[in-house]
Amino acid sequence: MHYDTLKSILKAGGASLTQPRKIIFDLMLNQGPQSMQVLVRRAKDKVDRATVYRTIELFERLGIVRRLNIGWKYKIELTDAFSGHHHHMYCTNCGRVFDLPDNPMLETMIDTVAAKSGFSPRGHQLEVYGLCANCSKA
Amino acid sequence: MHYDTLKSILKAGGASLTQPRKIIFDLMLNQGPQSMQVLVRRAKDKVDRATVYRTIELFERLGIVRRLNIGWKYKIELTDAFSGHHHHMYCTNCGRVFDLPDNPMLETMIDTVAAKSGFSPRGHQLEVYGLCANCSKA
DNA sequence: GCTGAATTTGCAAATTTGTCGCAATTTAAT
DNA sequence: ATTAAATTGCGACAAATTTGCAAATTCAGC
Ligand SMILES: [Mn+2]
Ligand SMILES: [Mn+2]
Ligand SMILES: [Zn+2]
Ligand SMILES: [Zn+2]
Repeated sequence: MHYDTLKSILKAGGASLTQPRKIIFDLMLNQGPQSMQVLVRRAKDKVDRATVYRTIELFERLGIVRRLNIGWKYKIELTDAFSGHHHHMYCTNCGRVFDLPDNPMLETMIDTVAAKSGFSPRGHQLEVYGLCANCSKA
Repeated sequence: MHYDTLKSILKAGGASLTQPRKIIFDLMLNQGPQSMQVLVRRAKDKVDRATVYRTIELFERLGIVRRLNIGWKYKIELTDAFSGHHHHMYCTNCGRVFDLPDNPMLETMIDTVAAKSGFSPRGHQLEVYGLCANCSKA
């Protein structure tokens, strides 16, 4: 189970795998990007609002979760440690979010371009906007 | 002046170029990414808070403004129509945001990868995280 | 330039979102 | 089991965002 990975990341960050953290993690596993509002609402009655925020803040700091700039409010999903590295395609027509399969060529080029400006890239995030295959037809 | 472009975009969207909208636009021209909080604060005494939000919402819908997923809260800046197409590098150490010069090779590759999944790309957004040249040395 | 319909704004109130301190609980190590 | 440290839930709070609506602005047609 992913709890092992989760636990080791937490431990490495000097934090422990607690019940609320397990619950929040479960609420993200096998879910696409979701907004904080939704997450907080889904955690209601199980985990306190403040704890959800504190947990996501911790998760983000430890790289367990990442924020996406999709839709009007930001959304979150688990990082590459729990789902392979990928980017997103957001259909501006139907609003659905699709995963863009990883492309090694693209990855290296992004790093190269960043390095060209003297930057030491650690990671990146790419979102493509447009029409999904379905909406393109109409 | 950019007001012409602005006005035509607004007109095309069935909206008009009003005083408050001019003011808010001016507050973004030649500015890097800024948070809503900052924008609202800077607009204070000139444009009402509610109007700033309504305007930015409109601006985003019409593609005059775009949101960036940088820092803990999202930031906004004018779109390519008012500043050349570019991406961003965010230094996780000093928090500064740098513009990543446009790279045609990269641009086409992004479109290609997206198209490979049957998607019709209209635009995209890329943010690189890492250490800026300065912080890399230390 | 006026006029009127439609759009947009400011204002004030309400709601939602996010934060904070702290006592009670849970966790991890002995 | 005992204990110290970390974490949680619970208000209460502060900040951010939304909403309804009357007044003001915009703009097209005269
Ligand atoms: Mn995804
Ligand atoms: Mn920029
Ligand atoms: Zn679609
Ligand atoms: Zn730096």
